[in-house]
Amino acid sequence: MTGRFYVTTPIYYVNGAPHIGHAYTSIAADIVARFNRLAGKDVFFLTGTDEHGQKVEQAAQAAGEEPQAFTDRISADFRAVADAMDISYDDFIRTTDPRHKAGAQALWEKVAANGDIYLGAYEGWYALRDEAFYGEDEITTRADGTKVAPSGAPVEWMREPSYFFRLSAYQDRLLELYETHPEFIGPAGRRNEIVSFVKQGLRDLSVSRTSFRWGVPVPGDADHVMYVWFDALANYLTALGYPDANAPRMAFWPASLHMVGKDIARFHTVYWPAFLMAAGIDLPHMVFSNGWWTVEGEKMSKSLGNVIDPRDLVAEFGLDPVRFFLMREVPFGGDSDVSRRSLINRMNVELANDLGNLGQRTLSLIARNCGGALPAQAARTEADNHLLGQAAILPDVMTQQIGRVALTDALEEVWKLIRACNAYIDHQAPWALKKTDPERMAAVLRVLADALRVIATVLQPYMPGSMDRMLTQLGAEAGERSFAALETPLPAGRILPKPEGIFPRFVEPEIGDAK
RNA sequence: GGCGGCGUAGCUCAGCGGUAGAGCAGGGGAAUCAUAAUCCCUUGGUCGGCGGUUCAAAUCCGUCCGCCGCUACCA
Repeated sequence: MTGRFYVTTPIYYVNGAPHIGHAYTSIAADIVARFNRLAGKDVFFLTGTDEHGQKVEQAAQAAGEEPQAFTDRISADFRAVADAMDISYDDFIRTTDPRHKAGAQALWEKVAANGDIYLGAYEGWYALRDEAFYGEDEITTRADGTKVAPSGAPVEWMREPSYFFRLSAYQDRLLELYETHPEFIGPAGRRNEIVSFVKQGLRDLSVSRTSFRWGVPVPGDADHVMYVWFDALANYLTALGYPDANAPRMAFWPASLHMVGKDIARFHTVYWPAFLMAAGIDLPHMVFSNGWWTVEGEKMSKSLGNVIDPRDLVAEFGLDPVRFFLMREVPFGGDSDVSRRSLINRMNVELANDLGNLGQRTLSLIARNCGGALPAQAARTEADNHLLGQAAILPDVMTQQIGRVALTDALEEVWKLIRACNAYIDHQAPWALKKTDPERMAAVLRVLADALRVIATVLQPYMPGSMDRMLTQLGAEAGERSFAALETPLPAGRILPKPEGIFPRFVEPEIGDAK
């Protein structure tokens, strides 16, 4: 069951510093990428940064830097976070890359050639002071009749020449897409919102600006630069070498999965497929949007000063516990809260107690009673078969769940097996068999080692570093860690390294005041 | 305002027509291989309120209350 799999994160806007939300989306995409590699797929995993627009231009100015120098710096910071979180991306695209600019322009020309881009005028309430347009609902009228933006800046009705994309022409085709491919938008709740949005009727979309220069020039009209979405969304194609149909990476198109934050779900499920239809390009298979994180019950915001840099969490708790926590805490797709208490609790209960301790007790029994070598498989009891049967179907069960991006549910399946292993070892009591029936003891420990191997194998995408260590301790060599390799038992007698704890309990360094 | 979702044990949630479930937290017990970890048993809910359909409703319908999401150019 091989094949290609192309998964993307959003390209992150370099307007602000990377925070836990960015890391969350990237980790989710990383898990899907790693899981598909384990399943034998040829995977291409893309991440990157979105670097154009007026806000960046202004932020650079505020920082006293040239836009390019500014974006170089912030983009590098996003890349550093991706590396710190062990995101296994194959390429990092920047919208300031020459390859991207050329590709975005090619896409524009293709859509224009199809007759879906025309010159018009963008109108709206404009605040000169903010250099920004505001929506009707954001404008308040003062007692003296003047209209002002939320910032308090006076606004006036402005017209700016702009190219438009004929989005209105795609309403029916988009609805048909949602109808015939319900899996295109995930999770399901998000799909309902998008469908009702499109049913309300679509207006043409302004896709260029003349009010700032920091962007991709519109082909054939140097007065305009592309406005955010046409530029940004194109990255998923330009990274593959578009418009060169013969570029080796183009074989990965169409994308299997665009992982996005819920704030940009609409752009990926309405604008993007419409652009692609206009360009005669195949559509991605799925756009899955995740929710927001709150911190200790409060919304993350600069003004509250509670914005979390994921690197700080990693520094204190370690990378894999953080990756695990973010995927485990709540059903993927919804909003959730990160708090010290919940993080430490997950870490100690599920990683240290359930999984870490299971590995440690099993491996130290083998080390002490089996000469430190992997025991042979032996005749199995009903209990053995039950446990191993549960383990054997785990990769398939998880494949189903990862396929619908049910990343939390997939983890729950693993933990069912871990709990079953803890019950099994207690009921079998190999430490007692040691005196009464050493052969059976060895058989029991081998059953546990085999179950643990499955557990560690399927958890690799979630916790690559820790599971690498666990597999090493279980005697699984580099070529013995894929789903396919699970078909072949490890040879009996293989010498195992000395067991070492993988998930230490987290103890608060100091007694702090609760809450 | 319109559309949609949610409201089930102290907490986070699953169940979505047939005598209320899981994990965590709480209580009791067992064991002692292990990271004082584990295992077994257990307390606990009139499934938001009120009506209706049905032999039977967390589960379907109506209504009310309370939260939340979406409602286009803001990532």
